[in-house]
Amino acid sequence: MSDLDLFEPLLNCGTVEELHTTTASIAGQLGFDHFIYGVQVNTSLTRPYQFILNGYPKEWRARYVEHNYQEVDPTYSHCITRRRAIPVIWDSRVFTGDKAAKMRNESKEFGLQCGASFAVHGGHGEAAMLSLASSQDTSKAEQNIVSIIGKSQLLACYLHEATQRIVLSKGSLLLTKMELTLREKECLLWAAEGKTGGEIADILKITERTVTFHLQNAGNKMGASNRQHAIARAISMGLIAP
Amino acid sequence: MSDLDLFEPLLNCGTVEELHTTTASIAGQLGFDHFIYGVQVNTSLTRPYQFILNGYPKEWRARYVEHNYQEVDPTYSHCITRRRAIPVIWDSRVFTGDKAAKMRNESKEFGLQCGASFAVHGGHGEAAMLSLASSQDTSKAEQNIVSIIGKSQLLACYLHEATQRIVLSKGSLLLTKMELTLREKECLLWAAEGKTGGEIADILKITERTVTFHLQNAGNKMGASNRQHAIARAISMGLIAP
DNA sequence: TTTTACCCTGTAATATTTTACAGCTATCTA
DNA sequence: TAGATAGCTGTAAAATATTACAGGGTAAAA
Repeated sequence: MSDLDLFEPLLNCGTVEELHTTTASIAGQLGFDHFIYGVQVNTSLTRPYQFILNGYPKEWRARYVEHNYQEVDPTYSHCITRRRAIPVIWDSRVFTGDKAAKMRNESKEFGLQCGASFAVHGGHGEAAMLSLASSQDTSKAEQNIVSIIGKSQLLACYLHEATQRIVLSKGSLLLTKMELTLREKECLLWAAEGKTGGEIADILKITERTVTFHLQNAGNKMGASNRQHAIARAISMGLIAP
Repeated sequence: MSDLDLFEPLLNCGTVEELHTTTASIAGQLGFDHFIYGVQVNTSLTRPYQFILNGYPKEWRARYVEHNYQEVDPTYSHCITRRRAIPVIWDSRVFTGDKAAKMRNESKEFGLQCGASFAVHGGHGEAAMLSLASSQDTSKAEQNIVSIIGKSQLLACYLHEATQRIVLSKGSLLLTKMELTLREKECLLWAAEGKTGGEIADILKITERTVTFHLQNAGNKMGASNRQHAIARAISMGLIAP
């Protein structure tokens, strides 16, 4: 069975439950006993949306949340906060600092003997991470992690892809038949580049009044309340592009 | 030699030249004769910044650029335009359509017999892809690609990480200096939602003056000339996600 | 021929943003 | 303790954007 066949089932999942069992199965085939996948989308920056697929022992997960370990977890800061692209293998050098070391030691009591964390960043600003752990405390288990680190990273990619389709696409912006005229797009594009109405007028060889007119029409079509809103929507919806 | 030792040299590169030779070496060890890595940052909508590390035959690269094949290349649209997270193996099913098939056939004349493309998306809105190709036209070469697809994906991650450090964090892009504070992001987000300074002030329970202050700081960090520009950049670069 | 879509322009009051000046507090780290 | 960073606030003039009124044209489709 090739690696691709291994991940294929993820692309066929339709529900969160399927996603969970399928991921658990694949992680198991790679030699991992536990997994946890989390994705964060900054829909609201004060309360970012988080989706978590938990394959960790419930007790440990509860403790993690209760003690707000996310704040001190170096794997979280590596993957999500700092948005690094490379994986991090759980190592004593990783868990530096008293709080992090304490957290790591506690996690071992719940069966997370060794493991690694993998980052995936989506093209729409979302940050995700997959942690895979083994309950075996042997050098053989550690060596296994290194030897299949590529497959593990790929699992993170496939899982993220599937999550995006099943979970994250719900709130996506609707690309309806919103059609902007040429002039509207031109004005929006220049406005998005920071040009003022007067400057756009000079560029397009029309009056400032007409620029206002086109931007107003574009805004109305998109339900925008002002120029900034119109620009934000146009970009988000992919209506203006080079 | 473990996989991690294989990629380690990438993290020690200091120049673009080192990056090139190191990547070529690793790709070679994986059995690939050619590679190309490209990253795109939407600092500006009209002129996105592109950095390319070319390990393809120069003649083919020149032809690709000349004929603007980027427009029809399904691997480009998969990785960059659609921002998928999973790799794509070059397959006749991938290169559908006359133009894409024609391009693919031409590429074979330049020694790109089989290969695959890997996407990496950074945490700052940049979209990157790595294509790896073999000049051997055998089923064995194709099987090799599948068997090392995990390592290849990992190479893409490490290469992107190194590029981010060496190229993207310098010059006018300043991705590292582009760290926005929580307040700056909050203000930008609400401004992008069409709120005025006064409205944002009410939402965040601060004065309108302070909202102006944060938006000004955010704009300066991103080199924006006004509020609209700041919003456009923040969205394009994935710094905020409305 | 009428309708429709797109494009263009004017005036003027009002609302909002930009800019330049200035100063405050709190926290963390070297 | 000093410095850096983040957050917060004030005033006031000047520049821009928004809004509501008004009007004009062309070209293609119904």
